[in-house]
Amino acid sequence: MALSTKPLSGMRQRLPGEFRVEKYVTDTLSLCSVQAGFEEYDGPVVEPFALFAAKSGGELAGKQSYCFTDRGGREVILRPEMTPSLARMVAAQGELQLPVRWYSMPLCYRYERPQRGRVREFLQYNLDILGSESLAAELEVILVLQGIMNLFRAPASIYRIGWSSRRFMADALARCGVDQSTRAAVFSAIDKRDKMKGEVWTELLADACASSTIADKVASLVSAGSLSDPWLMDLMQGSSTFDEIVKFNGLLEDVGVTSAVFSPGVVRGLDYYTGIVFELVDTGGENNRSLCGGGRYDDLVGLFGNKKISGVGFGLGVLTLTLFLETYSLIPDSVKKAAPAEVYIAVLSPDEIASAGSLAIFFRRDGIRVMMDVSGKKLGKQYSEAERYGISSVVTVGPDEVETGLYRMKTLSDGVVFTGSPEELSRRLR
RNA sequence: GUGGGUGUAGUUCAGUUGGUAGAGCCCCUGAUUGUGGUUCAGGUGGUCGCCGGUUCAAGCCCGGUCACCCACCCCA
Repeated sequence: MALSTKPLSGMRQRLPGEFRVEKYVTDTLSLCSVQAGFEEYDGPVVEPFALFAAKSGGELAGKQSYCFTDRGGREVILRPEMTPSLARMVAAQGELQLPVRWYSMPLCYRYERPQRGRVREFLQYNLDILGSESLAAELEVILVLQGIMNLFRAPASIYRIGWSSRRFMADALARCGVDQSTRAAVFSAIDKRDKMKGEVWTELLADACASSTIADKVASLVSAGSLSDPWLMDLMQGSSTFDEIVKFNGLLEDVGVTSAVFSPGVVRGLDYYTGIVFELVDTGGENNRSLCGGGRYDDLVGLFGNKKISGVGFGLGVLTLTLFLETYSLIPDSVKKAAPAEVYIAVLSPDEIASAGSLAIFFRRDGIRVMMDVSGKKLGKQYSEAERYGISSVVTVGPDEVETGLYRMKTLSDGVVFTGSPEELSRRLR
């Protein structure tokens, strides 16, 4: 019985053309990180199940995970996200100079049904600062995020960075009369607002609040468009959590990050966020999921001992970002159609293979990317091969060339033929 | 886990009330035996997802099953 030609559902497999696009995206992300002084790290793909059970959130660690018992009887999991591993790595380093600014491009795994922008094995770019409690850390990571969008030439009109604060929302909800016991349900209801019709959502919210008067207040809170809203200022009088988001809003304005807007409806799913939270969404509606989610987590590093180290960072889906970029034609043609070489060496007959190889070595030493024919087909087919690859020049090696040391190089775009020694050809190619 | 859609050549798809399987593109060969693109002539390639049922006869009808896609849940 023949084996299936398909990979397991949702697992990555990249043909060169697809891989080139993904590489362009990840290279750009790395560049933005490095420009902001972030250093790359990596962690294990297989982790103890308990690492995620504690703080990641019920579904992520439970239903949506690849977990199994290994041969030593340990409950293990293929990491569904990176941040807990990062927290452990930082907690384990006794002499680490804080704060640290690290980034990573891990493969992560979630067992869910694949759909557009959601697969089971995916790259998730992560960028974090640990060991700083200053709002400057939040600002810095959002600046990197903004820098990423700028480098991809995404105009501000097609995306938005919505942000809020868990601390603030907990405080504000309490002031609205939401009981602590129903807070989680209310958060969950708030999170769903944009996905539902108005009346349905109102009903859901009233359900979660167990009171329509409280629900009305929560609805007003979530729809507050600005921090200077009189109703909001009245509600939050004397609140330090409100002061914090006003201060952060001021920082964003002063730096000129106009794509970041205060959005009380932003809650984020992961349980470990405690302070500022944010997400980046496509405003065009073509990709209705968030491309990126992040925030501050105060208690994650503390899980590994007595150290209290606060962190702030975000995860960004390479696949979701790529779909976003493709939707708006932001992947350059030069990436999509990149040729694998500058020159193709056509070999007339098996007698010239060694000479062609020597010529290839010569060009490669000069830093020129050279593809030597290995098909053994007729000369015309070799030219077609070069054409298919998008290679711009073809040098033919036959008995005449080997004897005289002069080679003919044809530029495929205009058909012009140049004849010369390897040195002359090389100079022309550079 | 829930709901909807689609499975026919490498690929994109057509296929009439059930009557022996089709097109474009791609690929291969030649015209052009040392030079690509355009053109022309020819050619390869399908257990119609799989299993069963109805029928003289099934790509088409019925039942089941699997796979993929989309949406929900959740999230990158």
